[in-house]
Amino acid sequence: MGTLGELERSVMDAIWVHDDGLSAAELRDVLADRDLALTTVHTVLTRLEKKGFVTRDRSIRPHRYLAVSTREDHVAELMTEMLSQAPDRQAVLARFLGTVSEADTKALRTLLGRNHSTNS
Amino acid sequence: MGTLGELERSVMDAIWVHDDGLSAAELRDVLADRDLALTTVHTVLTRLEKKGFVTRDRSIRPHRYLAVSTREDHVAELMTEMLSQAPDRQAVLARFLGTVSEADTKALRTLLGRNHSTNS
DNA sequence: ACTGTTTTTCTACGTCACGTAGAATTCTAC
DNA sequence: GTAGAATTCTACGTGACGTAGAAAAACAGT
Repeated sequence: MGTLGELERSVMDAIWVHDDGLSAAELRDVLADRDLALTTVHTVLTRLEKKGFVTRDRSIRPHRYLAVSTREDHVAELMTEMLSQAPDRQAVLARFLGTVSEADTKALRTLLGRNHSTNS
Repeated sequence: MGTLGELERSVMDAIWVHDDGLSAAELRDVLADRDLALTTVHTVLTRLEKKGFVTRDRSIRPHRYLAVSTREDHVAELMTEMLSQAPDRQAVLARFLGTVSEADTKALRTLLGRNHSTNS
């Protein structure tokens, strides 16, 4: 229930960059390379709203669309979702660390270092 | 290009469990709860082969289907793929660690501890 | 309040992936 | 070489998604 299509992803990318929200028309302009009809953008936004990825401010006239969660949270959630697909989580994490860059492992070490005691 | 449908995932799960490979008929039996026609299983297997998830041994008569990579490798790859969707990888990793279980962070610490120097 | 314009919603169609499987073809063992 | 088993070919239904026109609703100005 958390899949995004090609255009949907592009729209989310645009919304994620503009933290203060966008109108449908502004979005169409941001995605000008696609040359989309305004109604197309509306349809996609409505679907993204139904999927829970965006909210819209209906109090102002050109409705403004806002991301429900940050891209980072979204991606982190996806990663957790993927991880849960395998019974042997540790084995997956091992493979994961094997493919990830040095910078990433370094970041992980730092992050883990700061957090030895209570979780949540 | 790495998406799996519902049935495709079930088939892969079965194949991943049976490390020595399976025939289409055996697979149909493993997935007996679905009550699938044998040809259905064949179709799915052919598609999975085309997608690069399974290989088949054509030298023996009931062809045997084998997973190309382990489930762990697959999931790890998915995680990396997800991670790459965000520009700020560190931020994602931070959120990721926040949602993951204590056991997982512990495993990560251990795995990272052993590997301080060169990352092959 | 009426009308033209802007904004939003409704409805719809094409395509593609996937679940599903019958029909046709190819193998193999007698 | 023929029957039964196995594989491949072909196809249809469905649902998601890209796409957008038509209809409806809201608004602004007079």
